[in-house]
Amino acid sequence: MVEIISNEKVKIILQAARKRFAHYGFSKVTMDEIAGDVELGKASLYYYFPTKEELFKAVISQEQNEFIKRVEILLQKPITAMEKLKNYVEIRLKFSHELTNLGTLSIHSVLDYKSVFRKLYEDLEQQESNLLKIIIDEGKNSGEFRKDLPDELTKVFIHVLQGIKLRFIRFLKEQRLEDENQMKLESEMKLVTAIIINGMKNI
Amino acid sequence: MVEIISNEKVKIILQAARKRFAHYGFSKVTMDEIAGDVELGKASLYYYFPTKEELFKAVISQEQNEFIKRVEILLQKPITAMEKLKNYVEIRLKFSHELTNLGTLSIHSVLDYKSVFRKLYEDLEQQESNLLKIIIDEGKNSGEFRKDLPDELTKVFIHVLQGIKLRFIRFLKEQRLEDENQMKLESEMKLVTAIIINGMKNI
DNA sequence: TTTTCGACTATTCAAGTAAAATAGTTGAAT
DNA sequence: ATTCAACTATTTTACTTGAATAGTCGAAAA
Repeated sequence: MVEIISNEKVKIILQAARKRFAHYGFSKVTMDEIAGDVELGKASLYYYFPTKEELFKAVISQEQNEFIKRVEILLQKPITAMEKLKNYVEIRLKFSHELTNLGTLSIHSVLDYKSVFRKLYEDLEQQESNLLKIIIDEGKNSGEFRKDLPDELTKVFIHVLQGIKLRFIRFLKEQRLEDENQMKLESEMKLVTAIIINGMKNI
Repeated sequence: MVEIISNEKVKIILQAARKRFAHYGFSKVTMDEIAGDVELGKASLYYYFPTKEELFKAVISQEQNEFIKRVEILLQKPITAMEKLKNYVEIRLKFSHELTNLGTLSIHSVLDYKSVFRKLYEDLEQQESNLLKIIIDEGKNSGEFRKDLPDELTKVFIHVLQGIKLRFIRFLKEQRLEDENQMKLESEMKLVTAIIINGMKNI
């Protein structure tokens, strides 16, 4: 019972932190602000999270889980591997637009020195790589994809998507891409994906 | 006669500037240093180039011409469009490794506020896009490539390559990628290119 | 026992500033 | 036409200082 109440508090704090971080970014958010949002003293926040970084990591972790969960549902669907891959990119686009904290991780990991971002991003990249491997292997087994595609391809594919995104980050001051660029980004990613899928086809 | 001597001086200055910029980057090089290299007073440099930016632009322009010239030779070769495209990426890799100033332009255009870099990079991107269009159109006409590939693809293809490169720029302090990463970069680009070419094939 | 917080300390950050470095100019000499 | 010493104007850097913020602690409330 006590545990449940405690967990509720954690959830509320996470929710507040998530909003703040998404809007202003890690460094522009103070622990006092988050504490104020949930009507607690700052010291109380430190009862639940040992550091600001840990709180941020928890936020990322939560978003990452939502994303992974969504992809795992996709993996269960009775559709072709090619459709799954296409679908994967669409989900990825949608989530990186909505889950701002997760979505900007790749940018921060490149531009920021803080190793927090890098570590978190590397973890995300690894998880994505694993999920992609499942899809690609499935396609190889079903005969949809060429059998000689190297495992390396999963990481490269992610790099391509991340890379396209990075190309759209001009003035990184804004935490979010403007609609026009978001649309261009989406269309570039979809076009590349379509061609890459085509290129992966087994004859 | 006087013109020729004058042009020689310009060439010598460009050569010195090119080395310096390649090694230390635009902002870390002083006009005094370049002047010292060519055994002139700084004021004399300003006789040939009105500003430091103009000197840098001239360096870029020179490297860009070398690159374009090399690609134009490629375009004349009696090989398939697919081979040309593959070759194009190889030349691009080689040149962006050797012509450091040109090679780091894309990075600076993303990370730097200076609009010089952006303008120069946009010009380079446009030129590359035009060259790629020639190759792709050739492939369409010869029946190698699908006829429904959109023109947009040229820019997207460049973005993919640039994007992969950006992904490898971790600590941008160093002006040049270490060998290990350069090799990874090359292998990623080649893999993606191979698959994209495959995906562009006309059935 | 678990949770909260006021009041504290230790770090980090931002704004300001003075000195140094550097871009760019000028006018005279070659 | 070309060069440069000596200049000015601008930018960068290194440093300082006050304020903001992360994180701690011990006592009180639930």
